[in-house]
Amino acid sequence: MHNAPPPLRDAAAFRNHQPMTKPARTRVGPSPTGDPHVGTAYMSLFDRAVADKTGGKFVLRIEDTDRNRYVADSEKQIVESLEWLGLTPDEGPDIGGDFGPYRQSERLPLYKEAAEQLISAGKAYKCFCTADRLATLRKIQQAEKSKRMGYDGLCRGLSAEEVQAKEASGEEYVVRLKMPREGEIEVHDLFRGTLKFIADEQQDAVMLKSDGFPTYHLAMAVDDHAMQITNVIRAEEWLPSTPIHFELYRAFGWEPPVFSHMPLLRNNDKSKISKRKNPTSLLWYRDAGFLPEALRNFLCLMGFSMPNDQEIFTYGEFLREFELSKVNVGGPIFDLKKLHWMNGEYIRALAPAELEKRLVEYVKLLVGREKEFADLPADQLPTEQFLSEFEQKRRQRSRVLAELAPTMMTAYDTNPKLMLPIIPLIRERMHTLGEAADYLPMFFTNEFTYTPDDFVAKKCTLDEAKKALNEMRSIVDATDFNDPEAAHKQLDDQSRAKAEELGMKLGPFLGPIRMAITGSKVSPPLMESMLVLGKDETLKRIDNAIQKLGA
RNA sequence: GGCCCCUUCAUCUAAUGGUUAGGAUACGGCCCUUUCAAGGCCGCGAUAUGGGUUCGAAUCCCAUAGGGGUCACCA
Repeated sequence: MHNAPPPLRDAAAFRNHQPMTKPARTRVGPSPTGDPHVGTAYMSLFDRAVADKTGGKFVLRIEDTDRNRYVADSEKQIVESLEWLGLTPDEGPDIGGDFGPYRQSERLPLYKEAAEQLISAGKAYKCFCTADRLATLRKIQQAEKSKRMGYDGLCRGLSAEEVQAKEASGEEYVVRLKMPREGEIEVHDLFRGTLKFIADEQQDAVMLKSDGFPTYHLAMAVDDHAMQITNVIRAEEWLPSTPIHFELYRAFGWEPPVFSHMPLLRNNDKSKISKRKNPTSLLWYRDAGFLPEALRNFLCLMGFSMPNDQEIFTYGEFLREFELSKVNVGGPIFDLKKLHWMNGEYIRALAPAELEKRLVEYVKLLVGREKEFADLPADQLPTEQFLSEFEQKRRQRSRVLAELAPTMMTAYDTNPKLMLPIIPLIRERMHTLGEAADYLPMFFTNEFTYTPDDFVAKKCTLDEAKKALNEMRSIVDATDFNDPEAAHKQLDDQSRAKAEELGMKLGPFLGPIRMAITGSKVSPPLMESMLVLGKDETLKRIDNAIQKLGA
C-alpha cells in the first residue's frame, strides 16, 4: 500500500522564492577509499561557496561504510587536501561541531534505528536472498535482456512468521526499502526542475547491509537530516538513484534538502574523469607543482563563468558573483593544458619572496621520494599526448629536484639570501613549480656532463666557441661585479663588441658561454645568471669549459 | 539494451527573441629578443540535424542524431 505523496516544494518555485539568502548547510561526503579525488575538491568548492555566500556552514562527513574498500590514510589525505585548497570545512571529524560524530562508522546505531523504524512502519523489509541468488538473477535478466533489471522483490512478500523463522535459523539478511509499484516518483533538482521517474522501474534498494553497515542511501538521508543539511550538491552520477532518496525522505516523513546535481568532470574523450586517462588525485596536482589557488580557480571555471569574462580571480571575487543557479550543467572536459597556463599566470603573479617560499616548500615535499618518480612504461601513460608527455617530464623533474634537494637546502641554510635573486630569472619560464627543475640546478652545481659537441651549433664552430670562451673570460675578468647594474651593462656591451669583432651574431656568440655557465643550451638570461653566480664561480665555469675544449 | 541527463569554436565558456555570435586556452603567424620563456599584435575556429512557433530563433516547442551517466550488500 502506498499513500499519495505529500506535496513537495517545486524546485523552480523554491529557487525563485528563496534565493540563497538563508544560511545554508552544505556537506561533502567523500569515502576514504584511496587518494583524495579532484571531484571531491570540485564539489567542496561549490559546497564552500554556497555556505559562504549565505553565511552558512560547510560540513565534512566521512562516508566510511564500505569496510572492504577502506584505506587507512585516506581520511587524513582528504582533510589535508581540502585544507591545501583553502576549502576547509566548518564541521568535520577532526574539527568537531554540533552534529557529530562526522564519521559514518561512528553513527551505526542511528542507521540501525532508522532501519528498524522503516520496517515497523511497513516501509522496508528484511531480505534473505543470498549474493548467489542475486548474481544468478542478474545473469538471467541479462540473458533475457529483461527490461526490468535488479532485485525482483522476492522477500517483499514474506510473512512475519517466515521472517521470524529465517532469522531464528541464523540466516543473514539485508534491509530493503519498499519502493512504490505504481505511479511516478517526482524528484527535484535545482538545475533541471522536476523530474519524473516510473515508480515500478525502481528497485527495492538495500538500506542496511548484512554486516550491519548502512548503504550510501540510508546513511545519506539519515545524516543529512540529522545534520540539518539544506543543500545537497553532488555529482550527476547520483541522478538515477535520486528517486530512492526522495522515496526514503517520504518514508521518514522528512522534508528533503535542495538537490543540485553538478556535471561530471570529464576526460578528453568525454567519459567521466578517471585515473587512467587523466590525473584525478589531488596529491598528483600538489606533487606536480600546481598552486592550490590556481587549481581552485580552474575548478570554478568548470561550469561557472564570471559576468565580465574574467577568468583569473580570487575566491572573494568569485563569491561576489557566484550563484549556484548560474552553473552550467554540460559536462566539462578537464583541460590540463588550460590549467597549466593558468598555473603559470599564478606563478608569475606571486611576489618573488612568496614564490621563493613556495618553491622551498615544494622541494621539501619531494625530498627522498626519488623512487616514486621513476619513468613510467609507455603502456602505463595516459593516451592523450600532452598528458603523457607532461607526466613523463613531471617525473623527471621531480627526480631532478629530489636529488638536488640536499645540496640546495644546505646552500640555502648557509646563505638564506641565495634564492631570492634567482626567482626573477626563472619565474617567467615556469608553469608549474616542478618546472623549476629545468632551470634551478645550474645555480647549485657546476658539475655538468657536456661534451665538446655541445658547444658547437649551426652558427658557431668549435673554433669560434673556443674564441668566444676566451674572449668572455677576459670580459668577465675585467668586470667589477660589485655594482650589478654597471656590470650587466659592461658584460652586455663588451659581448656585443667582441661578437662583432669575431663576425658573429650575439646569439651564437653566447651559445658556448651559456653551455659553460649553465650546462645547457636553454637557460635563464646569461648575464643575470653570471651576476647571481658571482665573478669567481663564473670564471671557474668558463675555465672548466676552456679546459674541456682544450683551448 | 531500459531509464535519466546533456548538446555554441578542438577545449572552458559569453550572449536569458533582434550581436559582424564575444572572451580565454590550444594551434598558426608576426613583433620584441641573448637561448628558452614571458609579453604585445594578428589569424584560424562554433550555434549537431530536421521540422515548427515568431516580423525575427543559438535562445521557445517537437522529432532525430550524438555524447554521457546509471542499472551492487561501492560510494
